[in-house]
Amino acid sequence: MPLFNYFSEMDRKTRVRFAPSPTGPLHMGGVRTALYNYLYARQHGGDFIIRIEDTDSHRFVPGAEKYIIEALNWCGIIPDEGVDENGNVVETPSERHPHAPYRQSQRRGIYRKYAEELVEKGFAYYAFDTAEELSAKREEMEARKETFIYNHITRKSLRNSVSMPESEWRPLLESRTDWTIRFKMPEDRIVKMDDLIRGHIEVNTDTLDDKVLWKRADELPTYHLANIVDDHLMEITEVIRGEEWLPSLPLHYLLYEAFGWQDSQPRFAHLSLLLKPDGKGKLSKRDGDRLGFPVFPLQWTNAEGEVSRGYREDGYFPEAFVNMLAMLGWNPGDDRELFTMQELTEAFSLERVIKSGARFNPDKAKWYNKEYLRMKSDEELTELFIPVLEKHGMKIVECAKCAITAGAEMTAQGADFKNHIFTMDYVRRIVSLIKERATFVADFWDIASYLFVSPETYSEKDAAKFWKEENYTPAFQAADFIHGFTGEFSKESLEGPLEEYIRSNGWPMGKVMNCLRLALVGASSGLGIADIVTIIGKDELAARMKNIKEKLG
RNA sequence: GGUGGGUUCGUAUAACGGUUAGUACUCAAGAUUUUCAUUCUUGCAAUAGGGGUUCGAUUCCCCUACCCACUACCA
Repeated sequence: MPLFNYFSEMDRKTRVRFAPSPTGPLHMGGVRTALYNYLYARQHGGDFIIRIEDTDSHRFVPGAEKYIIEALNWCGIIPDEGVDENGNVVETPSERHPHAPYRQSQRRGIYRKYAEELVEKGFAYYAFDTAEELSAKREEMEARKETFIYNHITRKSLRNSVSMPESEWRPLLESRTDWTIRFKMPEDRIVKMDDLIRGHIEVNTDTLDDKVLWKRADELPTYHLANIVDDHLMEITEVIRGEEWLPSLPLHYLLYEAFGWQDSQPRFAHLSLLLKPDGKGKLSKRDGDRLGFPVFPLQWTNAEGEVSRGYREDGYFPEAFVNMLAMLGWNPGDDRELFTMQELTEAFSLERVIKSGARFNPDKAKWYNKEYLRMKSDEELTELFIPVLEKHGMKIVECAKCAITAGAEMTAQGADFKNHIFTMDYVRRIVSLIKERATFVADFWDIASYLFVSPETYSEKDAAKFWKEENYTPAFQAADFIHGFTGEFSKESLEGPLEEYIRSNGWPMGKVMNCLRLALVGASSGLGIADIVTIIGKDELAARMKNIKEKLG
């Protein structure tokens, strides 16, 4: 049985919005809010709208809006309406009336009349107290361990159109440009609200204050007014936003009521916050720096030149990032953990969103990336690996033939170790063998660099353990055996005979193999010997055996 | 301080009022493998505390504790 359904009978098209403020990079918690909105819209065949809430001119940060749109794009969260990464209006062609512009600073003209309407109806009033006067008052009362609150009691003794006669305030309205319009919070009223996630909530208006709705100085509304007016004008049906807005929900209810918009009032859902992995409090940029993980989807450089890392730049796949985020505070009710965006769209429901705050777990984020990395094709991973290889000075060519005509000395496997030239096929084969060992594509180099460059040094620890005459003498013979192997030079056909050769000579398998590995890798870790030699080829094997002989004797 | 929200293994979470309280991540041990990694198996580990209601409470109610948010002419 539904908790409530005050307009579920109304046949409105689902329209939800994500309304960020361009005051800096989008936090991953913000991405989650956007994601839940997006999933909800998709699931209900509705519209997802991005609205830029830039009503605070003092906190505006250049580039932040572009960053936000780009970050959402990277995540696959594309608006049906709003602004794109170039700042242009996005609107799906439809029979509906247009809702643009989607930037509140460009909508400034429309808010004043709504604010004045509230004053005329007696739901709001003009206030002439300066910010300085009010903060002085606050400090003064705080010193007496009391809390100043602008409400039905204090407003009588403050400077506003309620306490003063019109003959007194009207001239101020004309002459001054620093007044505000405040909401007249009613006295002793219980506001009854419903939240899609939290259920029924009641609050007494006596605990609330007269919020500023409109600022004459900026000719702009504050969040509360702009939000209600725009949600109404844009025909928003559900407001899915962060928990920090729950305390202002009564005001928002009262505003809808004052405007007479209750019938089309959106339903509300307040999402819990993302918490630090350890300790107390909500997840902040500092936690990322301290614990070594990004808190932003994309890298961000602030005005001071300080760089904050991003999931994208850290090598996360957007699908993995989105999947991880979706599961932080929501679950499908069963044991499934891996979801594509499409699957999320089908499975998502606000009813299953968790009420309590979710602690972020960086380990789980890595696990998700690992899972997605293994799901990628060898071809795709090869494409992604190539820039990493090139960064390390490797040159990747389409085919061996064209490289040879250009002067390269390619082996049968497609490698020129001297000139660091390798074919795509060479890389692809390596990728297929190492992808299960990595979390990020960038790990490939650390895991497999020895398949591109000969080891220059040898792990002292491993050498001390394995590089003994009784082990390396057989190892050199085994290398000769491989070199002289006449069968098909593949892992499958070489592996058996090689093992048989070592075993039949009565040599210790592990020690001999690790001596070879030391020569080929530089340490006693890595792929199977048969894999390594059939990748790098006989000549490179011989070169590396010669090299270790010279260096370790 | 006030108001609102929240509380199941370390973390994310599951569990019509009836389960040996499940799963995943992390960690540990073992098996497999020529090493490492993978894989597989096993293990560690939770209903914040106290009262009710009930035959029976993780689940419903109350109190306490703790955590979070809000308490701006910021969003």
